[in-house]
Amino acid sequence: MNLKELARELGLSKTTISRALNGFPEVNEETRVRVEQAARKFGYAPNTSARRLATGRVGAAGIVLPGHLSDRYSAQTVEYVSGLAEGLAAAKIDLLMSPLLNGDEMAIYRRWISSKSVDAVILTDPVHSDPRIRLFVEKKFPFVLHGSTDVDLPYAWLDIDNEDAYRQATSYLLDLGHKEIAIIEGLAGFTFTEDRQRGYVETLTGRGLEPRSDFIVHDRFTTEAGFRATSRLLSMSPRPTALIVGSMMSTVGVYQAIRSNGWEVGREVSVIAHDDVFPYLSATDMVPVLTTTRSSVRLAGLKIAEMLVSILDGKDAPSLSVKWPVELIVRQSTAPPRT
Amino acid sequence: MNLKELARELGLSKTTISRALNGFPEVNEETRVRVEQAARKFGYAPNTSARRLATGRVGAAGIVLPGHLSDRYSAQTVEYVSGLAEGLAAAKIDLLMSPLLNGDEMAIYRRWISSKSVDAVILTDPVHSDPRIRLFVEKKFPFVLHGSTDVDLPYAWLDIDNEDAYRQATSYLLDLGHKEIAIIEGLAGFTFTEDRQRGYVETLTGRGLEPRSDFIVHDRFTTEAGFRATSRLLSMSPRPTALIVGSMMSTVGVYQAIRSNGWEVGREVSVIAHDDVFPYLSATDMVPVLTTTRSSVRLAGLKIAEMLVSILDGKDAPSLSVKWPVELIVRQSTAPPRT
DNA sequence: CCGAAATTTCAAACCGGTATGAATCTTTCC
DNA sequence: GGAAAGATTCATACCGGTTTGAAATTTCGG
Repeated sequence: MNLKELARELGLSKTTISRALNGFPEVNEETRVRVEQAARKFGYAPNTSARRLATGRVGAAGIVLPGHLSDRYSAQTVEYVSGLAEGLAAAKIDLLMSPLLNGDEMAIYRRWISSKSVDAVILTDPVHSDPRIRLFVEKKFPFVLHGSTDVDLPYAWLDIDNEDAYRQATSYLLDLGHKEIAIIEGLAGFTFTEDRQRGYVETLTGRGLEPRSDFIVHDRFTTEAGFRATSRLLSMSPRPTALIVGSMMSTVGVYQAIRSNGWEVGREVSVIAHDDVFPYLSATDMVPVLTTTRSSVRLAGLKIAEMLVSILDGKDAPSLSVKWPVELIVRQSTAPPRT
Repeated sequence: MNLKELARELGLSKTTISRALNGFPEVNEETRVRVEQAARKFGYAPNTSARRLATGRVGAAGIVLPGHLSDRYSAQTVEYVSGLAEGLAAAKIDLLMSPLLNGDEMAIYRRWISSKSVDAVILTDPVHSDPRIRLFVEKKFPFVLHGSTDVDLPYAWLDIDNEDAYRQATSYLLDLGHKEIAIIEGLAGFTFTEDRQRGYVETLTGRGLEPRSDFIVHDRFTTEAGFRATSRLLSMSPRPTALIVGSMMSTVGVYQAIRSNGWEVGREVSVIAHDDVFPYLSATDMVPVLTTTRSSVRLAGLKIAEMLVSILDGKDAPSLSVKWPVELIVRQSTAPPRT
């Protein structure tokens, strides 16, 4: 059932039907009711492609799924994406995903732009002077960045205060008396990794301590990497008495490694992790319950969706940018170092 | 830059350009080269909406993201979805996701069908006599089901042999000498849950043992649920000496609970888990390394994408259906019960 | 009761591609 | 040399909506 058929059925013109269903004011109330009933009766819904072509609005936002390589988000992607999808759905915007098959991320974006496949895109995991930003700014194509960069162009972004999170975590451990603190962080190159590292390093130097480069680990956020890094760190001497871990997934491996060393978390080794808040892996189910810096990645997705909708509504993009604070939640995986 | 402009630029008709770019045989090779060069030079890509409208093919498959409630897949969804997306991308098909906001999943499908928003859909997590199947079969709308049902209609599905997986796991534990075996499974109602439970129950009764209903736990696949269930089970008397756990996420909680009880996995309590194979949470990083029934959910997604493409190419859907075997991989979390 | 204004409806153009059948240009062959 | 066959190209009709500007109808004031 298409518009023309429905029009014939009702003895009205396509125009009137279209307006009736789209809530235009210039249509008789009685007619509108009649049209709506008929539409429901015949199960009519406007053809998406046709409407898109006519309006020039696609009603979809695109996101490129990080491939196997950069799996920073693999564990948290669901949460993030479903936050995004939820926020976009509220504005009747679909979420189109494209996997990164052979590494040509820029090519995907270029195609999306020139073929008008999406109205806007969402970028994640920026690196320093991320080339994607320039592309979209130059093409004047709407987008929001999850994270932040040092690119000197006007655009919209949302980031959490990674630097401050690590400053808080490091300070807290120092206050407990720890001197040997290691961090198990994400892959080098990403700004979030560097922001966190800066928070850690500057807090140490601010207290007159010299950061040790072998106490800084960069790896993927997997249980395996967490396990491996921890095993290695604990075999050093002097060994770290406290660890700051960049993700909950790594932390599962960290806990296992500490235990397999015959030690106990919160006694021989203190642990603070950054928690993106997953429904399926909670800091309070760890034994002992885990001290975290917490920030919900789902809420970030939701907020980014709202920002995108604002931008599509014509709001000024750069002025929407925000940096969210992160809170340190002290639980039982942290304690003064044992002497 | 659109087709008409490019045509004027080249002094050719729209038809010729369209055919040149789409690889039709009746266009002069020299012309084709010229067109392709111009298209590249001007960055021309056909407008997606227009092409969709003209061809009647959308080039997108839809999937409804399970909401907060049914989070069976939350941890594995990324893997599954990126497998899907990868398989579909190979056939230039986009993946459109819609979150389940207020529970009207059927309404989303109905709208997709009548508005031709997608060419096909992917269904997951079926329940008994799942109403979605009938909808799509009746509307003759292409789809593939991940899982299986007892609906007596012809359609395409892919499932893993859950029943056999649990039969293998149960048998193995019985062979080791365990008599008190509990299972920590997914939410009741889903066929995968019931298939697994059947494999477990029938194996027990086949060996002359009476299944205990209080040794069968149904809950969400989260560390929290795993932790809670295990704590409760271990406080019973007689307590189970072995656990079969439905997901890796739950298993993280299970391990924690066993440890917080002062016990050791693979000594006081044996554990077998079903592993969907996540890059970020591996059975071999658990301490002790975890015995599993293994089946990659990413590969399942990939295969389902291929099935969908075949169906869109006109292949007979029902004949594509497959049930994948599951292999038991014995590691160190299982041992004879201690007497 | 008539003309003007307001309300409601309509025919046709348009969005930007693809597909059809005809038109034009080449080549082949008797 | 000219007709037939083959190779290219083209004008035009779609696809199914939205939008514009005009037409038809109703309402209202004097």
